[in-house]
Parts: sequence; structure tokens; C-alpha cells
Amino acid sequence: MNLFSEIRDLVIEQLTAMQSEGALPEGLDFTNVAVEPPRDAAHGDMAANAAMVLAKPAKMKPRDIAEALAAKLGADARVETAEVAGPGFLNLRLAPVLWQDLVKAVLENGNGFGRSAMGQGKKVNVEYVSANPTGPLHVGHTRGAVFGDALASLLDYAGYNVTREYYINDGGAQVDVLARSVYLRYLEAHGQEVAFEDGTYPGDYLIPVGEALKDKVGDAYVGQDESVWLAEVREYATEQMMDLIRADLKQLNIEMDVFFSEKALYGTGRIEDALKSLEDKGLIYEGVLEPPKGKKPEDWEPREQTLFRSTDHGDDVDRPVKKSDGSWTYFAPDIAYHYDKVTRGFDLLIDIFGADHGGYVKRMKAAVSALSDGQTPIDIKLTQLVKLFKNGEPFKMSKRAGTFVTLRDVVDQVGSDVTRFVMLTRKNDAPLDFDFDKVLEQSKDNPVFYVQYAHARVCSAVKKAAEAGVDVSDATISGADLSGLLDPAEVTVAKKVAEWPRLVEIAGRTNEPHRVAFYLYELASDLHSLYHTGKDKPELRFVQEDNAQATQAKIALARAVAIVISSGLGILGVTPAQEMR
RNA sequence: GCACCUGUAGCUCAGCUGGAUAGAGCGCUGCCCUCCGAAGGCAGAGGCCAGAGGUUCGAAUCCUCUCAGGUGCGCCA
Repeated sequence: MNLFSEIRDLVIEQLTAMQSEGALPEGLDFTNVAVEPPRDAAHGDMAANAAMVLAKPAKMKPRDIAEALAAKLGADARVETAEVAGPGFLNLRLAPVLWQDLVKAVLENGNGFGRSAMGQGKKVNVEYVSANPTGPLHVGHTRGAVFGDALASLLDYAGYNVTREYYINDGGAQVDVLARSVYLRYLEAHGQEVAFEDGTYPGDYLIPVGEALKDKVGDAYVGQDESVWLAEVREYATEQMMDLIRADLKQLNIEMDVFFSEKALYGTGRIEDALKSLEDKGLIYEGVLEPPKGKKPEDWEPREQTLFRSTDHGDDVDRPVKKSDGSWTYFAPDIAYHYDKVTRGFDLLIDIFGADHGGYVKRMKAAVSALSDGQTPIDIKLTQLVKLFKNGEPFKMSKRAGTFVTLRDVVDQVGSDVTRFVMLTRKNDAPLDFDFDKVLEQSKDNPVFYVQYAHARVCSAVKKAAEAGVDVSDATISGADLSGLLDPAEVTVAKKVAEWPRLVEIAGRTNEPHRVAFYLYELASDLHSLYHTGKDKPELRFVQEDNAQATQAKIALARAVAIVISSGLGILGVTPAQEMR
């Protein structure tokens, strides 16, 4: 039940009626007619822009349309008053019973209140994390992981059929480096002195992998040439790293539907197929690229390469798909991977990249556009850096100094719920400050605590009411007499609850799960405010002594808030707290 | 040099397919607990929405240019 779309339907209905009565011309486009919460509560409960939007195409004065529409809307039982204001706004005040019905609807639908059919079951693929399988996930990955996962949940809630996917970059040179690094640890496990040169990874996390390899193959690889062991060590090491990464993700309660291996694209003709598809469209050619202006690399030499004509699909320059030695560039398997996604029949693709891969967006979009003949839309979201703080002091990360902060470090210290919520308290493309101490603080400054506390507060009120002998189960209070919920402070809370279905659709349409976090903060704030008003106005307290009916009504409203908070936190992947300790 | 992202209160940031007098938290100022609802609550001050043009009934939002910061830019992924 979306009260805003319900009232919008009413507005459209009346506009149509005006047309058949000749008060409005035929053939008007109503798509831009909106019914929204007004910025200022003094303007009423909802505002409609219909008169202003239609004035020009109808060749009428906005106020004339608004007056006529107001008269019609005012006749509806759901509308208490309809007033024309400003340049032609139509301010609606709704009958109080609507807010009461809304609370009932929340209690009856539970977690389903707010679920939207907007996505129409369309298949959407959300690809996120996709970190190289060369080590544990670090804080940067954490943000992408949380963002992608919350977005996937949000889209699911908004009615899409979502696939969560991880692309394993196990085909490039970096997994050879991993294999060599593990080999060094393997030698070390055999008592040899080793040095990590040529960019091999010195991280401690490979020590157990080297030891495990020793247990597995004994001394079979000691003193052997790379040609003997590289392929197998690479295979083994990659598997170990993916186990590590999967375990890291599990710590954040992230479970992927698909792990897609880059390696599986090689030697199977799949890259060739994808490139063939582009070639058939005349988008592959041999050519020489211009050097980038201004910042000319020292060793620049003009060289003929196999290029993808990405400029035909919005890119700035054409991109090489083959190196001069004939092997594929990193871009080629990525094209093949997205070709695969397109052919799997997704209606929409979403990629989550770190901000440092921003330069990659245009060519990827160009590739998908070319591969799908512009049929498959792709949205690429970038997640900005996370700056770590401890007690307000910047926390410098350095691989070399050993102060390299992993996902595990963060989650071990503050927990999955806090990590996830905090990561979503910023827009994805804005940098985020993460203070290990502040996020655990139990105060209003901390949104995590504030929202959790609101939920716990309702739980506590329900408990208290039950102890007083009042039946406050959702089933009972959804049928209770709620006509006592009339105080402005209560209506304010109900209105905020009513915005939930609308917010889900906005957040889903823009692919911005952070909106859920901000909404929850506002909802929590309204609930806390109502609670505190009960200090001066005892008649607003959630538990009314010796008045079971009033208590049921108050608890019904509180429960409605708790249900929406629980739904919202569910989307963010955060467990609602039953009590604060 | 080019591309992308960012620029909103002293600070950190929201701001809906363009809507009315631009919001929140922190900080600041002022009120509010002799116990039972202060891990705070209420109120107030604080803005040329980086700047300049444009589009229109209407712009923080869309377009163009300028400025400032970040990121990226052919045989790394």
C-alpha cells in the first residue's frame, strides 16, 4: 500500500473526469504529474503539481486548473481539504483515518509493506567485489561489498529478479605472481631462506598456504623449474585465496549466487566468440593509437594493435584488445564476460567498481552497448575511498609497515552490523570517514546506534505493555480501534512510515541504497521524538495505564515503525536490535 | 592535454523523474531533570547551494563556460 501512489491515482482519475466533462482538453500527458510529501508540513500532507505541469499543454492558467481539481478532490472521502497555493500547488490534507488504516496495513503486511512491483520481475545482474584472488579483502573492497550487497537486496525488494555475481580475475599475470609467492612460502616451509623480489607478495597470509602446499605435495616441487609447478601451484593458490575471500564475505553475511571465473574464458573460444560478435558489427580493426596529449609516456612508440572501435558507442578513444605479442589485453576477457552476461538474458546489468577504476567505465559501457546492440542497459557505480580513523586521528594504511587493514580486521573489531550500516551512511561516490571508536559510540551522534535504539525501544515498549496484561500481538492490534491516534506528534510518525514504499522505489530507481539508511535515521528520529513528547504529555506514552485500548493503538503505531525499520535494516543487511546493552 | 567524480551552514554530509521560505548531525547560544521516560529533550543563531551565463511558470538539481580538489589516461588487472 503506497498512499502516495494511491492519491496520485485519485488525482489522475479526477483529471480524466475533467477531460470528459470538457474542463480539460483531451490528449494530455500525465506522466509528470506527481504527488509528493511537501517540504513544509504546514502545507498539508501531500502536494500535487498537476496544475503547473498541465498548464502549458492545456493552454490554461495553472490556478484555473488547480481550482477545478481542488473542488473535485475535496469531494473525495479520503481528502479532508484541498487548497490551491503558490504558483498552482494543490495542497491536500488527508482524513486521519487514512493514517490509521496505514498503520493497520503495515501490521498486516509486516515485512511486505513497502515491497514494490516496480521491477516487474526483470532480471538484473549485480556484479560486485570482484577482487583479484591474490589475498584477503581490504577496507576498500569492504565498501564495494556492502554497497553491492545492499543494492542487490534493495532491487530484490523493489521487485527485480536479482543475481549477485563475483568475477574472479584468475586469468592474468597477477595469479602467476601469486603462485610464485606461494612457492616461496613453500620453500620456506621446507626450511629455505627466501626473498620476495620481482613484486611477489610478502604478506603473512600466504605462510599457511605454503605450508599446506608442503603437506599436499611434499618436496616434489623443491628445486624444480617453474614449468614443472607453476600451473598447479597457481590453481591451488587461487582456490585457497577464493576460500579466504568467501570466508571474508561470509563475515559480512554476503553470499554470492555466481562466481564467474575469468580463466574459464580462455582456451574455450569464448573470448574469440565475443570479439567475433564485435567484428561482425565492423567494430574491430588494426590501427595505431594517438599518444595521450600532455602526459606523454617516456617510452611511447606508435604501434599497430587490434582495436575495438568503442568511440562508436560513446568512448573517448578506441581500446586495444590484443597486445603486440598477440595475446589478449585485460579488456578482452572483460568483453567476453559481459558478452556472457548479455547472452544470459539479463534485462539490466550493474557493475560496482572502486573509484580508481573510473577510467574504465566508458569502455565497459561501450562494450555492452555494442554487444547487445544497445538493448541491455548497464549502470556502473563507483565506490569512493574509505578513510580510516581511530579516536579522530587518521589511521595510515601501509602494506609495508604492516598496518594494512583488512575486511576481517574491521569486522572483528566493530562487527558486521556496524560495518555495513556505516558504509552506507554516505553516497557511494562520496568519500567516507570510518572511525573505529565513533562507530561503536552509544550516542545520538552515531546513526547506527540511533536507529538500532529506536527498534529496541519499541521492543521494550511492547514487552512492557504485555507485562501490564495487554494483548499487543501484531495480529490483535492490527484489528484494534486506532481512532485515538490523532495527536500531531503521532500523525507525524505515521506520515513518515507512509513514505517508506515511495522511498524504496526512489532508491531502487536511482540504485542508491544509502537513501534507505538516511530514511531510517529520520524515521528513528521521529519515533524518539514522539517517545520524548510522552514525558510532558502522558497521554502520548506508548503504554497507557488502565487503558488497554489506548495502549493497543499506541503500540500499533510503534510496531509499524519497528516493522519498517526492520525491513529497511534487512535491505542494508543489518540485524535489528531487540535491546541495547 | 583529455575524460570521469566532487564543490551545499564553522565542520561532516543529505536533498526525490526540476517545485513553495534549501535540510540533518556535530559545534555554538538559551531554556528543561529533588524519584517514577535525560545513554537526553526543546528552542535559536548560522547559506550568494564554488563563480558566470543560459533553458522555463519555477534551477542546488538540466545545458555551456570558468575556478578549485580527487581519480584515471596504449603491450597492469
